[in-house]
Amino acid sequence: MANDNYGLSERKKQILKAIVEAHIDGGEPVGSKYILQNTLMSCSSATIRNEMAELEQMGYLVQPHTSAGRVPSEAGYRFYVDSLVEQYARTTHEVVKINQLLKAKMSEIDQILDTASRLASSMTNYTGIAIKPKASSVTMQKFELILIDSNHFAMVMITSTGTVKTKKVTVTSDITDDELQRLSELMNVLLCGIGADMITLPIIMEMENEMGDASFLVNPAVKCVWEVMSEIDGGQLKFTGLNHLLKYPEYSDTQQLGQLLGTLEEQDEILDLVSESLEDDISVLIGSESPVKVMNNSALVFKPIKKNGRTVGVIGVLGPRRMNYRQVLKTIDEIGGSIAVMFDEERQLNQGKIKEGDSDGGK
Amino acid sequence: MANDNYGLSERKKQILKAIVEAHIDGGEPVGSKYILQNTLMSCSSATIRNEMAELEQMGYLVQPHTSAGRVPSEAGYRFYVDSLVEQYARTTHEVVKINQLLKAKMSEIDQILDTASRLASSMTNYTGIAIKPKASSVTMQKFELILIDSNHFAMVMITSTGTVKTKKVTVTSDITDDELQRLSELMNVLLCGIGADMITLPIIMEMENEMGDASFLVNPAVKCVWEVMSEIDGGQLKFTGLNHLLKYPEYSDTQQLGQLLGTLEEQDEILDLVSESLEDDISVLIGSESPVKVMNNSALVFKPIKKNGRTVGVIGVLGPRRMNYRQVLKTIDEIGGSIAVMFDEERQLNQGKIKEGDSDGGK
DNA sequence: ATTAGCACTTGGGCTTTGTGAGTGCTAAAA
DNA sequence: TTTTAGCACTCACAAAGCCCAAGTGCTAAT
Repeated sequence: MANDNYGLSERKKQILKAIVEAHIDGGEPVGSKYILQNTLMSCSSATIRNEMAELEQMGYLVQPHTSAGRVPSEAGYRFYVDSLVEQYARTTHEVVKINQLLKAKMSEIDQILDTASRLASSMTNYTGIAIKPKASSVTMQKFELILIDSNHFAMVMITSTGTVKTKKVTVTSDITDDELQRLSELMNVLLCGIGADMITLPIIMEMENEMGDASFLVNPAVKCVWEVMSEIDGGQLKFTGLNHLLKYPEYSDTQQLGQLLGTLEEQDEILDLVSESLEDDISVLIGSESPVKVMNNSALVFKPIKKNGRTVGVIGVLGPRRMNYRQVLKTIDEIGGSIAVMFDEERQLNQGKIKEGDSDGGK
Repeated sequence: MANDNYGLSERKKQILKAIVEAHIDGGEPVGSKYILQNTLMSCSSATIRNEMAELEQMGYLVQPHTSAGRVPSEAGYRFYVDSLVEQYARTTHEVVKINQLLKAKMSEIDQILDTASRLASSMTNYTGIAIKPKASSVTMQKFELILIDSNHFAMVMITSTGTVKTKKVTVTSDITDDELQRLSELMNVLLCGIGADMITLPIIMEMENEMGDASFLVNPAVKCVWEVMSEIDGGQLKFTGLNHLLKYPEYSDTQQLGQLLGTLEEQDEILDLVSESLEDDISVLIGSESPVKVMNNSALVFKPIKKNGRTVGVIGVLGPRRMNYRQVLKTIDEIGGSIAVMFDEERQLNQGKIKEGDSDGGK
């Protein structure tokens, strides 16, 4: 993974890098002459041609057709990115801006992710993505039921991760505050701390028993809990700045673009894709490294957002394979970093509390 | 509005209709010969040509260039749609399917709209839209505060429309259940039934006064209420099935498509557009009838969703100007109808309750 | 090992030409 | 007066041909 030296001479590396970068902001095949002019190479175009021929043989470059310049192959990009990941340094001048924007909108994780993806999109000019990964095991921490009117009540659930979810429940018979209170207590005893798959018939029957006359409340309530749990488990995917894609000629093939958009809307494939290849730090997924055929000339850069060690979301960027990796990597890392800092501040706050409480001898 | 006879002879109408329909599913200019073959006209192509020339002069047809077939102009579509609106009949066989799908997902209005737009998109093969219009005046009906841990609490708000909103609030100092209870009571007294613009400094100061030691809770709480209120007021716009657009050649101009996507993501323009031209029943907005330049070769069909007389959302479809109006109108109407029925059932339920309660002499 | 020079390849942009669909008009038929 | 047949005319679009620039690979000289 961290192996950056594939046995390429320094000059080859230099040339490869130059080609990738040139192609990133031209979009067209790049020739030997161009490289000579735009880098400080101390050799002739012929030499570069020779090197390029070798690089092609090694699989890092591709010729669209004889007598065109070279284009980086997937392996070429991969090499470039890998060596880049170790290089790029966090530059701090933009961090302030990010922080401000994020703080203003901070609260629920959903919102943070959304803002972050928007931010990523506008800063990089590619399409931003925000993902809430499939969480395999949410449990409930606390229930609270609130009467709205005689046949509606609101159910507030606080999950193990601290997220708050609300649902409005409609029932056909009248309910009283008292009944609701009993149901609430019951749920807090029986349904807290267990996963969606643990809500079995015996539990439901016990609840109905306990509720006696008001047993008609149990079914809708439990169904609602179950819905919310699977909803949270489900994973979610959002895009921002789709229009950016259109700017790049690789997406001018309407046919293919349509397919891509379709895939994006399906969500599932992308979701799996990202969930699977999720590492601790920034990941770059180039072209057909992904099993999704449509993504062939695209690349996906993403980074998990962690909170107290748990991955609570993923933010990233989707763009053409020839995207400006340097900039994108930097941006995603910065945004991710800013969010981490935010979380950290919050945690320190909590820890401070706890310590304080400790030395005070408890509340 | 309901004037369907613009002084066109029966034959002209027939020809116009044939042209519109032919163009809808061909996408290309249609000529006199084609019409002759695909309709049961008892005249020659020459006659049709003459009629077409007249129709063109009257503004219903347009010639992309000399010696190409005719294409319906905006007015042509408008005529077609207007005469169609009075014709199309609700066919009921698909309604069942719609109902099932909607019922399964029914609960919050947001979800209903979302599902409806998805449904519209997949049934028509155009892009579905769901809009929550800007609601100028929400008020709160009830507050409930729930302690999560010593510096987080959840704030549950029930709005005047019955929607439930939740926010997690973080504060820097410790809070007790007792303090929270007091705050809750205070908010229920002071903040219920007033709009976002009525939350003024005097009120906040009074609250801080009443809370005494725990006045630090007031600011975050009020800010949170305010946020939710403006969020609800804001209006929202969601698209589904964008990929469908790509299927139609009018969107193959990448340049323009990009602009369109951009506009869609801005939301505001479209939101205003729809809000302004919102009538009680289905509306059709064709091309430059809208002030948004980008929409020139597009059309928007939408219908408000009402609940107890209030417009709570809009669903519709966005597609090329030459969309299949007959099908789209039918579909949107059906979906809208199904939702209305759902709401109605719910209302009848409530009314039944009330009556029952009445005859019982109240609880 | 590098370089200069040259012959060779090839896609894209340019004009040219041909073709077919479709029109408008006129004169004859109904 | 309305409809029809016939014909000349107009264009967009596709195919064909042509030229050019960019870029390569190879060879021979440095």
